[in-house]
Amino acid sequence: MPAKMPDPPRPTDGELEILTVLWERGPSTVRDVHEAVARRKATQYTTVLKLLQIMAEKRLVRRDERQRAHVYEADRPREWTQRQLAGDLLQRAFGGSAKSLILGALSARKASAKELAEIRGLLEEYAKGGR
Amino acid sequence: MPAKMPDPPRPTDGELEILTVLWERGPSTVRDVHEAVARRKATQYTTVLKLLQIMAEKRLVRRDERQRAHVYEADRPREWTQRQLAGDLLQRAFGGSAKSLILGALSARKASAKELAEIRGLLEEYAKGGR
DNA sequence: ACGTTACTACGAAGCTATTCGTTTGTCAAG
DNA sequence: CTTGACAAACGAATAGCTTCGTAGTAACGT
Repeated sequence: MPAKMPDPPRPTDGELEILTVLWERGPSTVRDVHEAVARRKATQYTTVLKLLQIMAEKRLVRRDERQRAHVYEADRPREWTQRQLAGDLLQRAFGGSAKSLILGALSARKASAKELAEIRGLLEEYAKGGR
Repeated sequence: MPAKMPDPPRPTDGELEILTVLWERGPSTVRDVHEAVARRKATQYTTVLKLLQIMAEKRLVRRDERQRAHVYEADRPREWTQRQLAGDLLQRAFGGSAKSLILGALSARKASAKELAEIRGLLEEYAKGGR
């Protein structure tokens, strides 16, 4: 039975960028991650490497060292981390009011009619299933 | 005509706690802020003072020095900052998908039936007025 | 076998955030 | 005028984040 690990800490901005790559690509080498990151932002290879090493220490990613080029993978699925981040901001900046957070999100970036419809569908689900 | 200031930077965790106090209390002295903060978390007076001074440099707060005990006030209204923070997280962690952010927020902290109803009302408004 | 390439590991520098002790200044009460 | 209370300012220590150069090492082609 594996030891129960505490939740990993909230990722920093740089770490989150890397996690995004890993979520999209799945298990990846440093080179893979670096290529994806460098497309958005001038960055040295070793910078990405170092970040991934730190993230492994923090348990944000897992590392497979069986190949010479180590393979990194996000330790938590995207949805889990997104839930943490949303919940964290909800508490820190919105006093726990989901309504305020949603209002903030919508006013920050106008959603399309299509997206609004999807969101309303989502709430239907919640009102029903959530009891 | 006042010079146009660039937007203030994203507040850190500690800064956000102080902003929360200022939003609730309105213009306050360091002593006021310290008392409010210390209720939640053991903190020295000078720590709060220093943070407020840094926040003034960053333009997160304005300072009125006319009294011996300077009076600090949030530079931006709560809603403005909340919109920034929500938009920032939306981009950084949710790829701009408001739907995902809302899903994250709701799964992080179950909303009450009453709150869900309010949120649905909010979406009504948006679907209608937003056009 | 040997040089070149592709990795990881290490360490350090620069910056920001956080915390708090100490100093300095102001004001008012005695 | 001296003292005590209260305030801002300053400086320093620590920790975390970010970046990258350099060194070491394994594998690969010829």
